[in-house]
Amino acid sequence: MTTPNADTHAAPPAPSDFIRDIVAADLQGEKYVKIITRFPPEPNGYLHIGHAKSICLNFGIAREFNGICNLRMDDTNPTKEEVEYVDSIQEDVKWLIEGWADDRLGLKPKGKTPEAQTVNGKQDFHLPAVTHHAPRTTPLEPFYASDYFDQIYEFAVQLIKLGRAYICDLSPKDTEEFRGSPDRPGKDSPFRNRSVEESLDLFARMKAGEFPDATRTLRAKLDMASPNIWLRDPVLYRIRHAEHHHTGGQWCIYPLYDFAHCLSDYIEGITHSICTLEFEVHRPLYDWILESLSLPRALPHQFEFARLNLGYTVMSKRKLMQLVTEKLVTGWDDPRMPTISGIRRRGVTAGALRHFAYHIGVTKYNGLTDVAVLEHAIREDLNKRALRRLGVLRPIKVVITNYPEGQVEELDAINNPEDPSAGTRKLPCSRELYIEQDDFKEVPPPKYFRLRPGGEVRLKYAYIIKCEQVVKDSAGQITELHCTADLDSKTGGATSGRKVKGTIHWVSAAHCVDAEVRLYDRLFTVPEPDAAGDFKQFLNPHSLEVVTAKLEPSMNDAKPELRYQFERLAYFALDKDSAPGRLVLNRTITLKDAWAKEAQKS
RNA sequence: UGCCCGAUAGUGUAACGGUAGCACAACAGACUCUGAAUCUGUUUGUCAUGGUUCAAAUCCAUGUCGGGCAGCCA
Repeated sequence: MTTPNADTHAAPPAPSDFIRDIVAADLQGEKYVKIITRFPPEPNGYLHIGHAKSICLNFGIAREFNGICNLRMDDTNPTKEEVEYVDSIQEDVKWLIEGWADDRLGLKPKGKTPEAQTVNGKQDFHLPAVTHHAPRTTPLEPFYASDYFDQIYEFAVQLIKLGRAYICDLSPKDTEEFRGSPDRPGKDSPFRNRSVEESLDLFARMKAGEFPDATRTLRAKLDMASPNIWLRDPVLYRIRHAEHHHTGGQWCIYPLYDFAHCLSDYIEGITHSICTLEFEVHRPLYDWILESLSLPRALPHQFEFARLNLGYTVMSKRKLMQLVTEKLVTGWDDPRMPTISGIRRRGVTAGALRHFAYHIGVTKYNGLTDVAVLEHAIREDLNKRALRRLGVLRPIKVVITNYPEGQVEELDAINNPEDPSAGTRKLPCSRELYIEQDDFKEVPPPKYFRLRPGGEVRLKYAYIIKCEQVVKDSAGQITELHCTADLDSKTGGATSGRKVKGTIHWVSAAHCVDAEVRLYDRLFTVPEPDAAGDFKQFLNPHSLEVVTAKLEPSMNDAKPELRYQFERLAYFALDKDSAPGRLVLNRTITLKDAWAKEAQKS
């Protein structure tokens, strides 16, 4: 048995997509000598499965082309970002790439900021990555866009000197007004032709904290009549007297995404800056800023792909945040959440997530991925690695009347038919057992081949039993079943070859252990909860059901790093709420259930 | 009614001017001491109309439909 995070499967054939084609061509054409991508989340929430797609793309490219992928906090908005998110992001990325691309992870020595250097007579700033294999004396940390505030400020000053940026005194409302609309050109700001000297002075005073929030901005000087909104003198810097999670009270002006991102990419030596489709219209601005500064090193280029949309869930951080703050789920890592931490807690392995990412591909088409693809990837992975166990979720007692009272047998059970090296274990059997309520029907529906009055069924690894009597209480509820066993039919016994259509799971009443089992289902009842109206009205009221299950005694040794399949039911993993003597298990995903489908037909 | 991007079975994705393939889903069957897994088979597709070409999913034109863009968010 390998740990869940190890990539036990042969690595899938290197996928091909339009971005990898570009990277390959750029390498072939010697446009770059080393490929450097980056994963740049904003620490304003937890990472979700959509980020997982991006991580797999960026780190996947790094590992396939012998490059590096930098982890960078895109933290230019102090009012929305928190260290809790910085920490969770690091944990989630680490978990997802471990054993797969962790040697491609680009970090930097703790506290290090870009070095000023002169290249070809030009001023330059550079902060190359180190990977965790490199010899080092200081600990490593992710990159932070906020570590470049000094350099970004310098670049802004250069832009002003070039006459390509100016300080604008328009209010936020007027700025919006002057911008026009997609089908109506904007108007020049009255401050557009302010002198370089005045802008320089004002910018320095903005930095010095002389002006209140939102009273002035630094703007690029492009074209207020551009059909592309983002070229209508976009704001580059704003005033925000706010504490920043990483730079503290050092700054009161903060660069905006468009200005900070391209420069951060450049400073780190990124070659391929891969982002989602909505940034496509920003690309001309990305290029304009970098080209305006006549920088001495090779410039990064931006490429866009379609973000992941997955059925029966929501993906926006805003909505996920809402679920958390309104306590509709227990937290960001609630096993029903599409967050990486939630998915992990649910019991899904990193390998399964990576295979999912591999299967969905990378394109510019904005579609909706069927959850069945995710579910298939999870089952495929868990089928190979999960230890088989017998466990009864909703017990009904069975007494084997012809089984000697007080006798206990230890039966051999196979741990994983997909992996003989997983070995076997002992399973205690005795006179009184529990079976699943679903496995007995007093009035069986058509094609039902489990236990019924007078009918026979095999107990997995044990005997063939026959239901002789249904015992009910005064209310007519079934309390137990009295059965007789064919005592020669035990696995390996004289009549063990007898054909009985059904085989069911069971546990010995005297030996089983109780466990809290959390049965998770889809969080939403419709494929597109956020298509129209309030997504919360589609919350699945049955997304969590908690039962006290009866498990075979070997589950006392359950380990958090292992995965379990309760035969005929589902895959499970230990929850972090478990403690010695208290088993708490999460249902990761059910087994496919052909009977449920059949039963639904009638 | 501005600009940008996209469109291939139900869903997602490949084919890079030369036989439309794959995965998931669905359906049918085989096997089964897990109604799982595995195996076999089946159904279903190039948005439309023109053009270029011996040959078009692919190139061109026009249209249709879908997505994105008007934060001092990212």
